[in-house]
Amino acid sequence: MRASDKAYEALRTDIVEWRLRPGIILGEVEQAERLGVSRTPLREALARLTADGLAVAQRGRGVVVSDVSLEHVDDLFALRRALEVESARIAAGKADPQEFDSLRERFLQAGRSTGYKSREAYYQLAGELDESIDAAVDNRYIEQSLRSLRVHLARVRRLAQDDPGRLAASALEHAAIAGAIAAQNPEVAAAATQLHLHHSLEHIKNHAGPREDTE
Amino acid sequence: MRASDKAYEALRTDIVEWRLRPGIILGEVEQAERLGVSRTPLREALARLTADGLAVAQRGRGVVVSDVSLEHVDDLFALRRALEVESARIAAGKADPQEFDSLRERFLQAGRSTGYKSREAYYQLAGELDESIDAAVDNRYIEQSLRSLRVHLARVRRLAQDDPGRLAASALEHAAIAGAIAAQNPEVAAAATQLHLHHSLEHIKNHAGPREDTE
DNA sequence: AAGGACGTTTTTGTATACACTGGAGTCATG
DNA sequence: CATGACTCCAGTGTATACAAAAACGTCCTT
Repeated sequence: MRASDKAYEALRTDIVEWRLRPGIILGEVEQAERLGVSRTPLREALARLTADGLAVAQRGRGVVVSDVSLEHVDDLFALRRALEVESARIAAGKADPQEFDSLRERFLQAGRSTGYKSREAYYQLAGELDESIDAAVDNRYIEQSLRSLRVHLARVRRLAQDDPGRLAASALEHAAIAGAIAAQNPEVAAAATQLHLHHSLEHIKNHAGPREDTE
Repeated sequence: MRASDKAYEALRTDIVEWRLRPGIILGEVEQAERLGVSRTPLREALARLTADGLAVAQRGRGVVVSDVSLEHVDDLFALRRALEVESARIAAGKADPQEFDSLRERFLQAGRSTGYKSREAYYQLAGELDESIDAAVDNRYIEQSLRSLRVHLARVRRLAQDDPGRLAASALEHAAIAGAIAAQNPEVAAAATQLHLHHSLEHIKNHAGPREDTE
């Protein structure tokens, strides 16, 4: 793996997982030494982070980790609504019914087996639905915007703790989306997606606490 | 201005204006010498182009200008529909009526004064509407996605020659969008945007010819 | 003659040295 | 005591040298 890729992955993970907090100055020499690479590949990594919006370049002062807070969650979800509602609509017109019916079944099952350590498995299942929708939409431009969006979303998600109850409800909402796509009903798929996003946003805003300072 | 910025701007302009055609290999030493910068800032420029989607990194062969053709126009407009329809909806709920009423008047006037050299002026006016909508939406995430989208759009636009008739019709559609936002009617604004995008896409697909090879 | 392997050459990837800009601290002066 | 300018320094921005990897051509073998 190239050193620049390694530096990029490391920095992006550190930012998404809040080890590098918003406002932190990413000094070139400092980070290069920390990650064991030279300044050249590190600069490339910083450029990619800036392009992602995870960092912003300050003239002369280097780049700092971009700030993100609850005020931005509304904005983030506005973009998510635009992209995912349209994606669901398009997917409903082109997707393979069997694939999404299978996903629907798995979401229903995930909704029943609440609690335990099913959280990781649920996130993976949700990721699979995203991938299936992406594949059905088959649009490189939408996919690129969605990929950028999901990075920011992962960072924001850490602001809210999700409880088992929310996970079960979310599973049912996801099952509705998958079901509507399997039924090839664009408007229902769009509505189900919008509903899911609304509930998801409400949950984040109601269950958000200031992040604990211990890692 | 930094050398890396200079290289980025130059390369991006060359790609958007089809001086660097899809498939062209952007060799580092070659482009560095052509633009009068060293390889280091040029590599940063190439990284940004890749992040924009204007170029793709090919293993071992360096980066090549990404291809774009009529098959991609549908995809591009799908993303445009998702972003701009939602933007119009949001803007209609928050915008200053006077500002958009003024824009509406100017579009109506531009629609009457057809022909001549009004093409440049019209493009600038359309750009002003975009900026006003961006400012009203006030959403950094949507804005970033839109900015990326518009770069690709500018490249595709060169595929179709727009005639005065289309410009006049487009002006009326833009006036309708501005008017709906000024009236603070989200659904009408969304519908007007969707209609405009539909007509715009139809025009491109009907009036597209293979690009002439002379520059 | 065709296919594979090896060597050459070109190009990318990385490191480091140097220049230049922006900032902070301090000293002098009003 | 406050404010301004000057100096020093930290850190970015750029260039170049070096190393590694990959693609292409050639030669040998079957």
